[in-house]
Amino acid sequence: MRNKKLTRSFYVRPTLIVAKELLGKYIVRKIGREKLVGKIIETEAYIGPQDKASHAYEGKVTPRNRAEYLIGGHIYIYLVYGMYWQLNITTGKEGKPECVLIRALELPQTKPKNLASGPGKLCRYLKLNKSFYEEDLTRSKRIWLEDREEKIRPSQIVATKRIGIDYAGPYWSRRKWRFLLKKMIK
DNA sequence: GTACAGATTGAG
DNA sequence: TCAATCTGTACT
Repeated sequence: MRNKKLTRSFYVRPTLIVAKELLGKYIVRKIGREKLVGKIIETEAYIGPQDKASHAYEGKVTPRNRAEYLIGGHIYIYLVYGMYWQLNITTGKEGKPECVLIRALELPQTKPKNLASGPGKLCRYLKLNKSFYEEDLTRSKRIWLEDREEKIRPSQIVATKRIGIDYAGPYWSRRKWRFLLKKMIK
């Protein structure tokens, strides 16, 4: 199997497309000589400034969210609830505040289950923190994404409403911009 | 200096 | 379903 590192052209596309195509891709985190790998099985799209659930709603820029405006392929990471990191990958062109939240990973069978089964947990597992703010996934030596050429059929992708954003009102909270990969039957 | 949000989690 | 939990952010 050939492992291809995802390049800039993958990320610089419409956010909803990238969010769907990230499913089944592998995230690789290198810590010293150890390598942590997980398959992306759940994502969520945030499309500011029109998206009320986005931190960049109405084109707002703060020191916290400025990474969201970077060209696709960068990491936008921030803290929620004072304790959980959220890993986002920017998409689209420079100046477009769009990104994809990585919500869950599937780990190799050698690892305990549910170790990365939520946005906060996967960051804890991958040891991600503020030092990854604005990290470039196409250049970084410690974290990147790989295409292992696993075929994902459209029928395997489930779209549901996004989580935890009811404050954004019914219109935005009902957008089906959360994408999950159905469990493969082995 | 201080109020407060908050894209969660885990227990029930 | 629901509340505990705490630090960075964005105000005064």
